[in-house]
Amino acid sequence: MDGQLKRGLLDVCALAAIKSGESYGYQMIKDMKPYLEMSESTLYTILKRLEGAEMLTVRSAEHGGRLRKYYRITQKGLDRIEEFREDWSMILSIYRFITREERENE
Amino acid sequence: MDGQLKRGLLDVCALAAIKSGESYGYQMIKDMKPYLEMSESTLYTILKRLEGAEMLTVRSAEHGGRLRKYYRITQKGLDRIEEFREDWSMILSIYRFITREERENE
DNA sequence: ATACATACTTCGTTAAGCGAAGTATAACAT
DNA sequence: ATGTTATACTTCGCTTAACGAAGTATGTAT
Repeated sequence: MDGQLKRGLLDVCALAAIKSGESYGYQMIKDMKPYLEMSESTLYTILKRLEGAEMLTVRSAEHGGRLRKYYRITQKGLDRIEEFREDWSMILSIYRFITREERENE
Repeated sequence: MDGQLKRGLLDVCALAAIKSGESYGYQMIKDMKPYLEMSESTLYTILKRLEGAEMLTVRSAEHGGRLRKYYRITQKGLDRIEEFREDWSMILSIYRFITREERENE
């Protein structure tokens, strides 16, 4: 798939991966994989950004000797998903513009 | 609308603006405006890139004392639009992932 | 005379994805 | 015992890209 096209979906996708309950980076990547693949460096960058935007909160916890950072979505994060949903009709109209058929003879 | 989300559509949108016949930058911006707004500097950057990728060709012509550069889509450009159309189902699946509803009680 | 529309260009900043390599532990296979 | 794979997060640096701002230049309307 076109890399560019994914760009605008990464943030919201990461939020979507924790909207049903807290999770951690490694798990999120696996959960999103069937839909959208993203490298670790990308995800952790995004998580940092989303934390700064207060769309999620983080807590660190030890799990089997290894560190894990659990991410939980906030109201602002949920709002962001809702905003995405609202933008969707505009995306659809762009889609129709791009794929519209011109009748050659009429 | 979220700026990020537009990003991946800009290229293909520019191609779509000339798929039914050649056009020029200023006109393209007006044609796309109802669907997607893009600044001049952005469009001309994109047109340059698409030219480099051989997705369109350019010819310069004078029009009322002013320069105009007319852009015409190539087969590669049409292929790019087709590719976008094919990517769409993947976009839809990401959309469903993001907006999926979890049943709280079942 | 002034302002606005047309039409394209160039510069510099900023954001962002991502590969690569690193750190560190646990589990599993040979 | 040893090597490989999976887990889990971090940091660096490259590259692509959008876009505001300002510039150049002409035609038209007020």
